[in-house]
Amino acid sequence: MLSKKTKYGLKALTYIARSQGDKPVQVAVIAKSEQIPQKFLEGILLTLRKSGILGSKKGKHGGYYLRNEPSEIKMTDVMRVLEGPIAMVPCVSLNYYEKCDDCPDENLCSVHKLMIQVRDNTLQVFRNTTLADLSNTN
Amino acid sequence: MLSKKTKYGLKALTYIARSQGDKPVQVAVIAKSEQIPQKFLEGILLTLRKSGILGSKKGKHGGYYLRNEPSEIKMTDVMRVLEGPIAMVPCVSLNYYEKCDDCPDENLCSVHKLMIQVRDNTLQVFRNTTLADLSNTN
DNA sequence: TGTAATCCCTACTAAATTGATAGGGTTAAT
DNA sequence: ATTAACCCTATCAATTTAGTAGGGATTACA
Repeated sequence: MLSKKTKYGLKALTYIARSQGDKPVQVAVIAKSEQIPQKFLEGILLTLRKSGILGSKKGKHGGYYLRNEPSEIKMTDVMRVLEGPIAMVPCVSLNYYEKCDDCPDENLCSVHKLMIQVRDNTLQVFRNTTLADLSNTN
Repeated sequence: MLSKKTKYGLKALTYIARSQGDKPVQVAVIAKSEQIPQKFLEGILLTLRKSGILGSKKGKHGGYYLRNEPSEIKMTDVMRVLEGPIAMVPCVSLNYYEKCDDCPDENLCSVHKLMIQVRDNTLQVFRNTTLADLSNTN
């Protein structure tokens, strides 16, 4: 299941990408337009800023803006920040690898083999999709 | 994240597929061999039996057996029984479709479009993989 | 016929995660 | 100075997960 955090985060990024002028976009505006609890969204955008995907401007007339062109913002990065590891088991995670407690030899593990395939296919989607793809109104 | 339930279930199915004689396999044997808490595994195999993937024989010398050839048991079915919907959001689920509360028009939703792609890619893996693929010791 | 082995079923529980809310601190424009 | 905005921490209720407990029903076989 995709968490609300990720879903809201993706919607917010899309919103910001679509309203790209040189002015930052305020949390309140996004929250209202996308029907997201404002305080919850604040935390999400904060995470995205700390990860380097968003920049922010404080104080009056402040808000959030993209640090790169939408076409440069890959879903792999966004998903890892919002949802965590892309792999369904730690033992096939590229960025967060961890050995399983059970499983003496993961090369012989049937689950391992299957999950590598799932990971690769999902990764392929995320690598080939950018925020520009999400925000194009097709 | 893949749940322990699913992981254990897949391992157990693999184990049963590998020991396919005409004799049913006991929960205790699988639990010991695969390092799975026995009582927990009992519940999992029960679920698989109720879904029609496994059959069972009660009483002494009882146990579980596959209802079909491993090559006939598709991962789509197994995963749906163990893990639930394959889609990451209900609004792109083929078998458990549900509209989102937010999201006035899902055809315009950027998340929707992305998640359809993920679903299709994952589905492709599960459709092309059977228990036979998991249990082949390659 | 009795006993042991085995699946079957329900209920319970502790820990973790998720989705939020609360309350205020800090910064910047006017 | 005041106001509008981001920033940060703590807290909380609901849900899910992983597992345990306890026993019921069924079957093989001595």
